[in-house]
Amino acid sequence: MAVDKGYMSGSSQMLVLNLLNEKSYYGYELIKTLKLRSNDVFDMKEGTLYPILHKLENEGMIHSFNQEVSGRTRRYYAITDKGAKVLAKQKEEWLQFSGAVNQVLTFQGV
Amino acid sequence: MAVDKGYMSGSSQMLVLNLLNEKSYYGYELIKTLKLRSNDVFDMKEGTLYPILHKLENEGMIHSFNQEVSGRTRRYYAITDKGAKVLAKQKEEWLQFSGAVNQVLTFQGV
DNA sequence: TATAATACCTAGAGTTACTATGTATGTCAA
DNA sequence: TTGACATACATAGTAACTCTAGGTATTATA
Repeated sequence: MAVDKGYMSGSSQMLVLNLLNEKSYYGYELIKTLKLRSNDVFDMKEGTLYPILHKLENEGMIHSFNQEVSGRTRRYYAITDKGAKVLAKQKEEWLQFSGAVNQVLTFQGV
Repeated sequence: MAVDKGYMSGSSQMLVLNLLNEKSYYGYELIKTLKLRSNDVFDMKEGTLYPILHKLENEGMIHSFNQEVSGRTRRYYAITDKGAKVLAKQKEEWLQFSGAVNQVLTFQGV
């Protein structure tokens, strides 16, 4: 992680769900895509991602299926309706939170 | 907290330091000011704030002094040069992190 | 005078991300 | 063909952080 890991807290789930909202991804692909799209700011570890995926699946936010690709079995994850709804809410919360931080940081005068 | 506590992680220190970069505050005042300036998005608990203040003081980022105000002793905290430098760095990291999140969230096409 | 607000503090629980480690397969260069 | 690296999934244990819950005490207000 290029930034302090503390910042990641709470956002990881949202970022994963957001990618899965586009299309199905397998775990390793999620990590690579996050890194690419964030210009190397995010470098999520496998020890972080897989527990998140399992938790999201347990909660019915995503579902998974195996697929054979060039002789290798990959486990793909796809978002559910419930997951899409939760994602929308998390995005709202993120905007509210980041807006509040910026408001405190840039506060001038009374 | 109006937003999920996960989001707060890592930002609390920065927010506290940022307020102390303006003037000296006492603990209770920091909580009230954060709440006010964030339009109630932040409602930091005392069990969160005081450990942060003690940690920051241990690390030499802030220093404290008692002051008698209307018959009541308040403990004020002031930022140090070291604290100001760390704050500047944390703000940079925040911008990088929040920018990366927004980049992932608003990504369109390849 | 009772209640709320102010003001400080700590212990313990829960959540989350990380490091470290294990397993196994595919690809590519020497 | 063999060794190194990337790919791919997974778990256990650690560290960091915030919260809840509790304690103590003073001041303001109804």
